[in-house]
Amino acid sequence: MGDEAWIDKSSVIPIYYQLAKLLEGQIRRGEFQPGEVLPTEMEIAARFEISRMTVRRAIAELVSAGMISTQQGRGTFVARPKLDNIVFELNNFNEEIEQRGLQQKITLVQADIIRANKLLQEKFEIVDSNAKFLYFKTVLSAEDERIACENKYVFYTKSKPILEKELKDPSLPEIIAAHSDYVPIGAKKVLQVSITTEEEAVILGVPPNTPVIVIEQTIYAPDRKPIGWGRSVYRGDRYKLTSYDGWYKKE
Amino acid sequence: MGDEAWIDKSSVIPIYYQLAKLLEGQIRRGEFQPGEVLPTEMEIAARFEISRMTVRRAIAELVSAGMISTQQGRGTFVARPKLDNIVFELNNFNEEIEQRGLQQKITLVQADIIRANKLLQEKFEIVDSNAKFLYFKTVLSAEDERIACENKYVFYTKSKPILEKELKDPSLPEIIAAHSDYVPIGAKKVLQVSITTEEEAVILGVPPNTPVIVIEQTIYAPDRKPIGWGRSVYRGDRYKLTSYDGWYKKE
DNA sequence: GAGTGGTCTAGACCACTTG
DNA sequence: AAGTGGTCTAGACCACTCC
Repeated sequence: MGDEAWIDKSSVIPIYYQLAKLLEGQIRRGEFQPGEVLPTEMEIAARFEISRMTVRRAIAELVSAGMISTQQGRGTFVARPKLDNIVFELNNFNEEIEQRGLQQKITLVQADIIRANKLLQEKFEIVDSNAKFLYFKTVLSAEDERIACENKYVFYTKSKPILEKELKDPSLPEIIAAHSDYVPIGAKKVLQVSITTEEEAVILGVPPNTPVIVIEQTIYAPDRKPIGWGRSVYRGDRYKLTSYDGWYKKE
Repeated sequence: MGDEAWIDKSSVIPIYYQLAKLLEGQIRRGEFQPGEVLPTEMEIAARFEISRMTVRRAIAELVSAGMISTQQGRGTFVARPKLDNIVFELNNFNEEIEQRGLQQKITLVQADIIRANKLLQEKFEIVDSNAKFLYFKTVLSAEDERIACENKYVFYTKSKPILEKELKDPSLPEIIAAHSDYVPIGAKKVLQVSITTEEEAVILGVPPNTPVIVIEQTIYAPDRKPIGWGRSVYRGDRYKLTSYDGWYKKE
């Protein structure tokens, strides 16, 4: 009742945003406990002298943030954080190292145009053994230590020159956009654990049978045909995936 | 101009939803290419004889789906799918097996109340060596093969009886909700690659030095104090994480 | 039947981009 | 200056829940 919290209608900050942050703060501070019901939309609208649609916009923000949930005919409730699901997200695995402030280097070992072999025929779901592919082999280093190696193949339809920029950090979707007539529209990635092959052990400079993270990725065109495939091997003792869930502040 | 597509205003399906699906289909079919501009909100509203706010609601759906983006003063554009970031999501790692239709069994090896040791003092950021913890040790099997083992610790504040349900599948957040006065509000998970310890090799019935996936998770209370910690070891040759990105149909 | 959230409208003003 | 998306309003009707 005697709350002090208010909203500045003349501010450049949208009202719905102010209200969302206000409610978020109240929930974080425990003024509303998980499972409790929030004031009705009409009450909030009257309380702050704003339109109900604006209140709904603020509520929608918190719903999509997973902090509250609505039930038609019943009310709006503070949610319990769902902590069971794990979400590992890495915007470009390689950038992780950079963000840690380490010196990173990408070395292009090989860049060729090759014909289909048995592996590529399988991965690209084709039978034509004359199909051509762009092939990139790179090694990633951090602090003068080799920590990952990558092999990437792109279905080759355009005869465009290879740009220097691509040699520096050949991201599969980027190469495809430049060297294929297809629009990349989907990706499948599989993370597995393995131990190094002999070749990989030599490249990474580690003993045989060292545990590694293997990520295979396939890029698909709108017709679901694979247009790019890659296999990346990361030293298991140098990489880890971290995931934060729940109501942590994101700022 | 001469499009046939229309919207059924008398349908029980909301107009904004119909419109969103309609636009989504047009984008998927390539009638609007990535980078192209969509009709303005006013045009769409006039075309379907609906309110601009309803159009905006439909557009908001597609924006949050990552299919389009808006720019104030410029227009609404078809987005290019972002395929560079990898998102591995697993709603309860253990359920994965079930969904594959395999016979799964969770065996509770040990359930105790224990005092803090050095490991727990570190993980729970405490110095009090008298603090008590609930301890669960479980082994997961599929098709009569042991594939994972888990150790879970919960800060013990309530003296509630342990329910049978918890013994079946002791999910860390669930145990905490039942046996602690804290409300779990955040979680941190770290995925790493390793090879089995001697003990783990025996438990899982694999040769020494088998590659495994190790996931450590910490559950936090609102005051950022750890209230639960667990370490799960999964056989590397039986688990993999798969991630789908882009504009795949989700239905 | 009263109260809740869900949808939709018609119109207003604004901030921003472009010519 | 014209056109775009961004915000906000006041009111309406609906589907649903609960008493």
